[in-house]
Amino acid sequence: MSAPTVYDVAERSGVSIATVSRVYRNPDSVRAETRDRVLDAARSLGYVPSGNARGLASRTTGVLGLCFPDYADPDAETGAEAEAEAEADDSAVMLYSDQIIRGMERAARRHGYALLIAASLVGGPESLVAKVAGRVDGFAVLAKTVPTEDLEVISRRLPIVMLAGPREIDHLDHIEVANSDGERELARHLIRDHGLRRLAFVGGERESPDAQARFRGYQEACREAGLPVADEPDLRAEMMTQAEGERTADALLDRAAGRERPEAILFANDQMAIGALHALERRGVRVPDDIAVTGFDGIPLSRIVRPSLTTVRQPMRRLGEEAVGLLIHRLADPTRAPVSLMLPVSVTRRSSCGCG
Amino acid sequence: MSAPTVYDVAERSGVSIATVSRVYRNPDSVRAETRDRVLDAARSLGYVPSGNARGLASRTTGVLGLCFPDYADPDAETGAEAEAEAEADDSAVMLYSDQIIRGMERAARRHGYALLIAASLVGGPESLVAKVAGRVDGFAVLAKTVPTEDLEVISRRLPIVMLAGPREIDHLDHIEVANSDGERELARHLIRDHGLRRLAFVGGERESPDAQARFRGYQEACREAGLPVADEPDLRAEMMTQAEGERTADALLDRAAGRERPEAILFANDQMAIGALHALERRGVRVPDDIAVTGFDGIPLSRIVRPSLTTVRQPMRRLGEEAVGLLIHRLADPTRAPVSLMLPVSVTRRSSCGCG
DNA sequence: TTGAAAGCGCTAACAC
DNA sequence: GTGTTAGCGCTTTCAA
Repeated sequence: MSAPTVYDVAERSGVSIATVSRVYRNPDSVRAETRDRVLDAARSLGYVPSGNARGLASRTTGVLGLCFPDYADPDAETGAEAEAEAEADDSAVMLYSDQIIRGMERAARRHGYALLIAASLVGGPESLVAKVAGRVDGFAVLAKTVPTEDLEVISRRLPIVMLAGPREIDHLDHIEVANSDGERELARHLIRDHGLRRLAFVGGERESPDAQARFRGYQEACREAGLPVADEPDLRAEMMTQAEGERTADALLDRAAGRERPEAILFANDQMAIGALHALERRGVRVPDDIAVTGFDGIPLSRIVRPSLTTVRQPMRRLGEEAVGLLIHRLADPTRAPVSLMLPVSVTRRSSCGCG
Repeated sequence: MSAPTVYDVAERSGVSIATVSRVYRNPDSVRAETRDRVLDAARSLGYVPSGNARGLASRTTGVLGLCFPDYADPDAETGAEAEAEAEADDSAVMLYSDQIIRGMERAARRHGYALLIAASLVGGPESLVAKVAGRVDGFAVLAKTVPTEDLEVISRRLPIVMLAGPREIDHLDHIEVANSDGERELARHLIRDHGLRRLAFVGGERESPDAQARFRGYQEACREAGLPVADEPDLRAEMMTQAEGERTADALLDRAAGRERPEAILFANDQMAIGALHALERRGVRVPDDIAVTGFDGIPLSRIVRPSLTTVRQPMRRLGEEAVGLLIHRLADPTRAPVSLMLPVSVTRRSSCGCG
């Protein structure tokens, strides 16, 4: 059963292949009667136009791409019970990219594009990135997922927009989120509105530009308020997961045993903050009465947990939408100057800091 | 800047185009020295292999697809503040497909495939579905997203697996979830273990096969227990959203005013149940003391809300993984008999029914 | 409105 | 290990 082609459809409907092609590309340019004949023939043959052939001939794909980090080991066992656990924590972890995917998918669809997604995977010339690059009209890359070197090469052939994280390649379009501003606002709120003075910050790995920017915002707020300015987070987590949040919260309290413990812990993201909430509840430390806790991201869970989490809301979905916008623009005008957007964030005051 | 091709790379590195091709397809079949020359040339030219050309020549794409329903109007305004609201409710709504996407993406990656996703969109010959179909080696379709007629045609040219929902086309691979069994177990639990006898069921639209199957499970449990068997849900929601859950919960209580109200309300999904929790709290009706509430799906929020929600956990991510498995199998053996899987679900007992 | 012919950039046999 | 040569199935001029 080798797939029918334009030739088969043309023959069966008594027209030329050019006409068959027109029917799919621009139906109105074909007489209605002819068109119906072609469509009938196509249906009865089970004809599906080859995207590859179309793409090759027209030099476009109608597809946009997204490369995001590989959060979880794809080879991990997915045992029956193991899954329940895994899904629970990890669903929070991945919400971030889920939202971006969703935003991109929608915006892409609005422009008539489909979305090709692939988590990054190191590899030779045949890496997934290369595959994606060859199959799309342009794509977005989350920070730290593709070697800069590869992006350099690929970006010479098609539009790439870099998402979240510092601008690594300055001739590329780029979108980031006001991490530093957001954390500064948040810390200011804690200091000014709640009068807290002993703050602690739990960061992420040193390579996480987001976590670093948030820490800088925290530093600025401390400096402004005349509080001691740490030059390193009080603690760093490798994974920024709930589990790590629990661990770091425990560590922080243990460390403070006997001395005055912090009045607030600012976590570099929501997942950790939520993990910390569990740890604190377990230890009988009341939030926000005994200690305030804040996160960053504004994932849906943050408003559901008890106490609800004060956080900084990132417009993740909008990130995806803007990414598509930039790609579409650049596709239309490849010569325009590189654009760099900084998306605003907003502090969401809830119970865990003593508001709401 | 017309993109460089194998010819350019071949010329620049002094080899034939076949060798260039080999370097990307099967690096080990080329002498290391030659390979490096080719790779260098490619890098300096900014060469990216054309997925279209490769696909056309090799008759494969290395991409799997997923078509899912269009939950939200892509043309909807995404105003600054509007988004916060939208994201809140809708993040719950879409978790379902998010999980499937995630499961598919992972499994696909494990097999060296990328994933092309597109929400369904009605349209002429140029519908998104057609686009997807032409660009993948096989794809999965969520129930009710693509006209059966289209699937008939397309399935003659490439593997399709249908997800969730009854098997509409019997020569296709198909995966469903044990909706009926799950709801029956859940209702049994309420009846037997908690001794409840006045139950109410809130369903979804008549066209939702999942909601219907769940209702059937509910009916069976009633029948078994000698309780009155309704032949229609007590109430139906059009959207199965939190908002509808609130509305239906209110309606149910209003309707029962003066008479005995139900001892338990079983909702056809978690979102509605969670909405109902809000409504009940607002009205001062205690859950589970005054009334038990249950959902279906096992979305992450279900264990976070207070009281935590008793529900039936669907293995959504596994659905995605199994879908990839079926596609891979069928790709390897197109002649094998159609497979139909029924994924088991499990009742998760939590606070909202009086457990945990 | 429709047809004829020339590629699009690659892979796959098959030679060497 | 490497080169030659046909296509893969479509879109795109250019004519008619």
